[in-house]
Amino acid sequence: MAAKDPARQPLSRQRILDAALAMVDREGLEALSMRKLAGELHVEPMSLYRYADGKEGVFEGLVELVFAEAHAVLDADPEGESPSARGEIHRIGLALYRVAVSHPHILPLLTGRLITVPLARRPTSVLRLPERVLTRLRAEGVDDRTAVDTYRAFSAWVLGYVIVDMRAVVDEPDEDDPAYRYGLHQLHRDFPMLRELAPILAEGGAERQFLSGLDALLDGLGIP
Amino acid sequence: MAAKDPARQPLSRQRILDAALAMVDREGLEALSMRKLAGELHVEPMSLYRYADGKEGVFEGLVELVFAEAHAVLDADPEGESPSARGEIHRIGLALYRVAVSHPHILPLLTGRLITVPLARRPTSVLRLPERVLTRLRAEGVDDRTAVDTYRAFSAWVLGYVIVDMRAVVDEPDEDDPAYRYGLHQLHRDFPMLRELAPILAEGGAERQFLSGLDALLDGLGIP
DNA sequence: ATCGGTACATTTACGGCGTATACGTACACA
DNA sequence: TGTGTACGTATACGCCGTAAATGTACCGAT
Repeated sequence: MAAKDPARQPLSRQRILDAALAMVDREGLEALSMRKLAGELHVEPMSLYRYADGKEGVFEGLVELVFAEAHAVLDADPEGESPSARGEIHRIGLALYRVAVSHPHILPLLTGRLITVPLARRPTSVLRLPERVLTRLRAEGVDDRTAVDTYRAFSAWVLGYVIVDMRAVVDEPDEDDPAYRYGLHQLHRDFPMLRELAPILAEGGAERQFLSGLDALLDGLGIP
Repeated sequence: MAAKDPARQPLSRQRILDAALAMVDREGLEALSMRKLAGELHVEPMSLYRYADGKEGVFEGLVELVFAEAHAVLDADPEGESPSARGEIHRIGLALYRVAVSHPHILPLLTGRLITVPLARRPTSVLRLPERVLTRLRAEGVDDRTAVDTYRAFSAWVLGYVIVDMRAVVDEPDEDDPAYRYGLHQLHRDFPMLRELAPILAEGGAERQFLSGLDALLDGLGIP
């Protein structure tokens, strides 16, 4: 029916994923629907399927995109790889931390997919990460098993810290909601310690704490 | 139209949540729908709404349930609280670890909600956790700020480690899928380190590694 | 000039979903 | 006998993901 508008650029996987990421950053994961996504690109929903293998494919693309962002930062770093393995791990961890903080809504995607997707099915940009870390560790003379243990600890820490640190612990929503007021009241009554430390909790962590935890883990594993 | 069957027990929040958790454990989070849930309870979908404030309410209930499970383990422990703060934190961490491992599919729920739900809105069973840890730390003479930092590191580690450790890294899906075979091939070509260490990666972590990472973090924070 | 082929996008349709609203049914207690 | 209250149902709406069939425009070969 409607004739194709020749003025607009053609659709592409990249354009779709960019729009999707923007949408998720703006409105959250739940808000992403193929139909709205298509609408934003001024296209009919089914057009997306030529490039994106369904919604699952879009999700996969989002993960890919975010990891690629981290690698871009790492690859572009002027000082290049740090001299020590520890320095390099700091650099990688920090890059991941920052990327995750700038796309908080994709986190559930990561936690869901780590359980599900087998190694050989993960996007290249995701696989580059362990390759990078493991290679660096082994180059430093770390033995195989310790290298793997270190990578596991590294990724657990990065992921966990980002999740925990991601939100303000004490928001200020519509105070009129009775459920909220009740919750607050209960909080003060039944959880005195939580109430007392709430201001400190609310401050959130920071890169410094992220790094010192990482260091503690590396120390524990005997990484130089 | 259909007369009520007087033989069956009445619906309840508990019964709904139990069925929902069973369903999620069995088929994953995505598979949970109000309609199927109702079907399993031999009830019309809308009946659930009397007890569960919508699907979001069911999700919240699931989180609540899983945390309650952990607290049940902790409260029932015959030896009671451990003498040292560190021992107690081990005990709590291990309980959480085990509960999470036995309900892997709810993890995305946790990561999603931590970002979203303000403190005063969280279920009691969730709030008991920080209260427990913080209280113990302060009783040991740990200062406020360090206590908070420790709790943050603790929860990040538990959450992150569980997520990373949760799945086998190398599954054996339908090998005939060309995409999978290609992935495998690419894996061998572009990620030599990953390929070489894959067997070790596949072994997964264990409680021992979980605990030693936790210890490393506690050491780093100067917890006795 | 015409003819296929191919790359791109749309149209239509189906079944499932969450849930607002209105309605029944059974029982307690007056 | 009547009336409120607790519990469950019926109906309906709008949104969702996507399979299958259908255009539409442009290509190089005839």
